[in-house]
Amino acid sequence: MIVGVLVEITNKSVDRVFDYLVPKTLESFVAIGKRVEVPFGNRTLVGFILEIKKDSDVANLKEITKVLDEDVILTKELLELGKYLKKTTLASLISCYQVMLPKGYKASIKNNVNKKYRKVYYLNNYDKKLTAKQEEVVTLFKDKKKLSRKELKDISISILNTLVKNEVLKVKEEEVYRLDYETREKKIRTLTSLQENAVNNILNTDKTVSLLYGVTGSGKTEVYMELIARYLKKGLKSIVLVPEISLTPQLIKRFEERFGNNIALLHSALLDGEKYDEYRRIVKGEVDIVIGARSAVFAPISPLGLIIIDECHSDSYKQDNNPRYNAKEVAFKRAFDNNAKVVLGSATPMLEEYARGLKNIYNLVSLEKRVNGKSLPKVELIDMNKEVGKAKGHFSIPLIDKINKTLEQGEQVILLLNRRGYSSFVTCSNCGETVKCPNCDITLTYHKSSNILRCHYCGYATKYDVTCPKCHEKSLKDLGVGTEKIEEELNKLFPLAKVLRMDVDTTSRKNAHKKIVDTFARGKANILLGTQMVAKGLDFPNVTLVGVINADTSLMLPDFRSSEKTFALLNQVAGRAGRSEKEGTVIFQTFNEENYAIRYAKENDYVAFYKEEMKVRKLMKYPPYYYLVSLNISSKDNKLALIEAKKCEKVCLKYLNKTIILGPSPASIFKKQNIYHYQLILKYQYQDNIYEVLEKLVEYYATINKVNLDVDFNPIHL
DNA sequence: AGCACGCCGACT
DNA sequence: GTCGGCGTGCTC
Repeated sequence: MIVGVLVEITNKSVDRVFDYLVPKTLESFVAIGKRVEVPFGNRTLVGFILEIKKDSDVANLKEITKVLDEDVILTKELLELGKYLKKTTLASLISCYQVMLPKGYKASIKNNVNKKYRKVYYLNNYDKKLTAKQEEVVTLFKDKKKLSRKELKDISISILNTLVKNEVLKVKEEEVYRLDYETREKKIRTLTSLQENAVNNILNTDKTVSLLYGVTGSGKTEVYMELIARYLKKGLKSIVLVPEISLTPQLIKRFEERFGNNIALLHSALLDGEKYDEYRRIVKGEVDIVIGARSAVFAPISPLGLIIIDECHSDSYKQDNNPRYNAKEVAFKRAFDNNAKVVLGSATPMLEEYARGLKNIYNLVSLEKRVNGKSLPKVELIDMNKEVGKAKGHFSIPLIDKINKTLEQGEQVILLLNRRGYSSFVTCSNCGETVKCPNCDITLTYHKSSNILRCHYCGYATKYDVTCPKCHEKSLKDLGVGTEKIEEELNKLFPLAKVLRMDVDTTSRKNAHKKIVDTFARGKANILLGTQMVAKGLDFPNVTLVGVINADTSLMLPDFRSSEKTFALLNQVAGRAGRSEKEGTVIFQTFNEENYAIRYAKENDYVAFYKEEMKVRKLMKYPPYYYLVSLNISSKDNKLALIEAKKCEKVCLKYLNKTIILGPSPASIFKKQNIYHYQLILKYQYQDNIYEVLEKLVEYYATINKVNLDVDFNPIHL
């Protein structure tokens, strides 16, 4: 017996099947989709069995040394999905398989994630006389078949050992899951008639994809849960995708209240071992619902009935390194193959999605009222140009007044500033030099609490010193603003208020995020200040004021989606106010009062924004009117990178005759970790051969060591 | 990816 | 002479 094995190395030159002999003793354990240990060159690797065959063209085959799995890891569907990913992203096949699996299930020789075992004791029939202590142990078994060591923790181990030796007890090692699954009381809320209609509409459509367009607070989560319950009744399982950032304890709690332990959670806050256990529950068919971020779309549940993608406009569904897949497209593919349905949910869908809704490619379902019957909170725009000289730090007088009033009423405030750190850059007031990362072409951000300048791209850090690295005058000044500086200003302006800061820097430790949210929810703080994280999925009834310090930050990014992103962010954060009985107020501070993204966000008018932005997209030949591909050509050698980028341009010009080709130009981050990047942008409406042509290019650069070509289909940002 | 192999310069 | 630089090629 011979097996074709795809080994763990992520390199184009070995991204193919290698044949191995299977020793007679292992033959019965071998199956397609299992992992095996194989000799490869002079080392030992792990790979997936992709083929089983009788003979091979290779003369001297080596033998596999171990079969690592009892159960198949790459199921038939996952094997197919991997091939689909390779075809649509042009990434290596092995990386496509690895990306679908949690750490403990990947092919990897250094894999320290494992099953956890626990000693479990069983009571045998016995006829021995027991000592008093032993008798005590036996009585503990009166209505239990087995007891774990934990349940017997008050009993000395030597007593147990003696009982085992005398065959009164039998001991076994049993697998356990690391997470506790306390059963909760189930709560089912009744749906409003609007929610009920949405559910029925989605169940009855013959379209594969439904777009649930629902304003913030309209109760999309209840609709999701009801849909899942209805599918469960039919014996069909569901996957729920949420952006990592909104995979909050609040959301999880609501699902657990409804479905108890019938859920597996896959998110980054879990330890490797915990994630492994959750995945194993899925593999064993012990759960009907999977909730997780992007990669949960690959969860091997069967039969699959429904995939829900919450906050479907979120860019987190696109993976930003290889394989650059989009979980939404994978969901469509899986739904199509399994005759299942996809529900996209958002208050601010991507333009592509809403356009397809209007064109009736997706079934468009609207939820336009909040469940509490309240209208959406009023938004007030503050023109910061008029506040110059009056404002205190970054706070306008009206915002300060509103915060004071809110605090006096014992209510809570959420403040958004979409930039972490203390200041966004450090400039010399003498020579004008801006301090940049030595490895990347990026300004360094000042973090005051640690007195460090940090590169947000590569993590480079250096001590902050007022001496300019160029002119050596002591005249460096920090400009721009981050959450850290706002926190400082808040403490000065509102000395009595307790402020919580939530950004990457305060939430990197495990459970830090949950702690902050809990503290705020319990009313132990008055103001929650943070980056985008405060905008998503949080539900605090006592929050009546939402303030955006600078509504323009995301507008200034050199990205064709910057308006869309600004609108979505402002809309979302505004939705955090007034979620219960109390009316909410929202304040946006801006220097661009006339900008349409900000104006329509103030009016909470998605449709008007959509129409306006569609005009821009049409004019500029951007999605949804055109497809985009971004080619990134990089090398340690700047000149070589440019030469090769021009070569790519020539190939595209020759073979892609219906495509607009822009560039090559230096990429948005020209130098990153000492590697130079050039970019080509392709825009097209119909270009049948684009995958073929680009695949050839990728294959060519796979053989060239010094240059790398990275292709990104339908990039989220340019 | 990693590692051997091999072909050039500069050291006890 | 030989130690070690890293460019090239191979792994069933």
